[in-house]
Amino acid sequence: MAQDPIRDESPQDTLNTLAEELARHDALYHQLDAPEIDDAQYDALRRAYLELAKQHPDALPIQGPQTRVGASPADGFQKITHAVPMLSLENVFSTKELADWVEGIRNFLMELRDPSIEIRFCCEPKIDGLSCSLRYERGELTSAATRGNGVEGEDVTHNAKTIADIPQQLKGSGWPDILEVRGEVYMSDADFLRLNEEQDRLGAKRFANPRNAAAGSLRQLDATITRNRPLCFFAYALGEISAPFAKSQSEMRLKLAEWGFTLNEPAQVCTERNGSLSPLQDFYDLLAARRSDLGFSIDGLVIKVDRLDWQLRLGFVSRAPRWAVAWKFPPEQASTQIEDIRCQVGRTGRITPVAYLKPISVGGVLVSRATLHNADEIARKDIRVGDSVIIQRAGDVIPQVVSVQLSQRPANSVHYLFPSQCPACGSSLRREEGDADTYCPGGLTCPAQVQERLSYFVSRQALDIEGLGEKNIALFIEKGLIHSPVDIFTLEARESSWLDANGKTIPLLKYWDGWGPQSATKLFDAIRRAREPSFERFLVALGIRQVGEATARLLGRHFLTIHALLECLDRALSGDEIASAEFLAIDGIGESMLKDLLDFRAEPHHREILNALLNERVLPDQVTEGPLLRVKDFVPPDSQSPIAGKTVVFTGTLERLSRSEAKAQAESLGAKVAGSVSSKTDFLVAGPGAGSKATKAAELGVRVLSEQDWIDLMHTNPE
DNA sequence: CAGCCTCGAGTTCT
DNA sequence: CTCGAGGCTG
Repeated sequence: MAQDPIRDESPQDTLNTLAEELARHDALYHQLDAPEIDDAQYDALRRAYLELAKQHPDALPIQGPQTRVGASPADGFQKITHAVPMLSLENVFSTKELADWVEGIRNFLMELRDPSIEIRFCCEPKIDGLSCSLRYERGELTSAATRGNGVEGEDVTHNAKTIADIPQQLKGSGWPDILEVRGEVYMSDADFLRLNEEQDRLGAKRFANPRNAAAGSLRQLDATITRNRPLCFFAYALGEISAPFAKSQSEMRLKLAEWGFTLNEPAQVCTERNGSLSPLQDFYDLLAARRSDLGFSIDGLVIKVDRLDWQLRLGFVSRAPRWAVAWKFPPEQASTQIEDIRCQVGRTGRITPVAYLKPISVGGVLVSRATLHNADEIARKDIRVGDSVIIQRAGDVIPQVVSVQLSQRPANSVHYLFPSQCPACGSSLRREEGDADTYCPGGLTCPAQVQERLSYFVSRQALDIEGLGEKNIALFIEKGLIHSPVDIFTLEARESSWLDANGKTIPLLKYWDGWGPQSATKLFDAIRRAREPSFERFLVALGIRQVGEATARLLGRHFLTIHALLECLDRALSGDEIASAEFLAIDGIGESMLKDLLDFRAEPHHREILNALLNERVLPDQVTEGPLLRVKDFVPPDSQSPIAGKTVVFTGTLERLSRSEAKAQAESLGAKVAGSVSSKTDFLVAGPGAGSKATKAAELGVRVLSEQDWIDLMHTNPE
């Protein structure tokens, strides 16, 4: 049905007509499940539309498919900030670890310290796909986002709309006005095999495993590609909801099914009491046995506290909920040989030995290298070149050497001798007493360190200069065009007078092999954009030891400008105790970090680099809010609560709340929990057996509450 | 001073 | 993702 655009119609009319047609076929396909045209015809129609849209970008219909296709910026996806952060799960690998986790829950919720009280757990298979958050407003799908870093994900709405398992309009009734449903996008084993056959036929690259195929398919800028990929979706959790509609995980599942979602099966509610984990163990065994005939890949099971009120009270630790855990199957292992062990030099000079392996497939991915961490690790496992070793992928990602198969060791094998000289610069390596790592002292005289530092300077968490990756940094260094960070920014201005080591003229970038006018312009544009980094990125880029994203943010929040930070450092260097104290007063900065900051500032070479950058007008911004990465910061404490901003101390035996729950609850209401009573303390919550703290509170005139008073206070609504 | 939690650094492959 | 180390808490 690929009609030629009708010539005497204006492009705008044609685009409108095509857009309407596409919308109609989308609806037929997804909502009514009754397509009138096949996929090839649909594709042709879409291509005709896109082709014309490209020629007449100003004539695009406002409601046209471009809002779903090709509307994203050329360099990738739009970002979506999650209303409720998407967390990851803590893993356990044994019944022992599972028992510890259950015990932790019983300790946190006071009334569950009686082991005869049963806890119901909702258990589901853990699908190997990628998590996705779907937002429904008044029953209509409005956006879809990947997990990303948990706080900010990629907008894949246009792709989600092509997945049959994802309802565009909720069925039934009774859903809240705002409903965020979270689940897993995945590909079945059969579809994965079929897709790879198709890829072969098209001469395209095969996917290594269903997970990668699903990820690759969802992360397509062109939704017509996603539409032709057989993706599925399981719902398993909620994000933001405007009103509660269930009391338990299992009840929530039933509602979601009613509203048109597919659930992951088999799922089961398992009960634990008196320490007996056998119902959970039985379900684990059942899934392990059925693993190969489920039709999709799973890597374990997810166990959730079924009661939602308990989930709410249990809350989160770090990036994972306390109320759920992933019980993982043992990772797949494989055996291969170590062909060589070579040492890499990192930007800090740290030497990392890496095993080069005879390539082997582990968990669907070809592995050819594995880190050996350090000399002790090699000695402990007595790893030698030529050995047969067992490899597994830790957390299904990073390959690791589990053990050596000694029975297969060649007769002539010798211990691995850790190098005494840097493989890059030849300096004698150093290892401090009690330190696990070996370092090259070469610093800026070591070419490997210079290159790694420059790579770090432009890397994603630092200045994030697109198009200037490891390979191109190496290239510019090799041509002698970049020696220090500031050279990156003068690169373009110097372009017409580039000289090589022999004084011979180097041609303009666009004439280099593999480069053209487009890629050259793109690179220079990216460099220009990097002249105004955020405070945090700029500080990270400097590569001060122990100063990464979080610490940079901490310093930024306190000092606001680079100049204020440098000024305070300079004062501290000249012996000003008040300046040092200012650093140590920042929550999270201690002696050791201060020392590294001072060492950095005292080094003349670092001063030069910093001055050169500032002179070249690479100017970091004042601190702005920016994306917060800590979940703790993400969920704003309830500032309406009567205890918001107050400092509380707990003492004695609490009978209804556990210490940890009392603390977590107080913090979520905006209070600060301190360890000892001082003049800053607003409340002392004293249970039976309170001792010196109660005395001190009386002396200072601090208000003393019983546990019951405290609970009442927390449930008071301010008027 | 021990036992948390958090952070940084280095890691693999697509 | 994992490791080790720093910093805070009790």
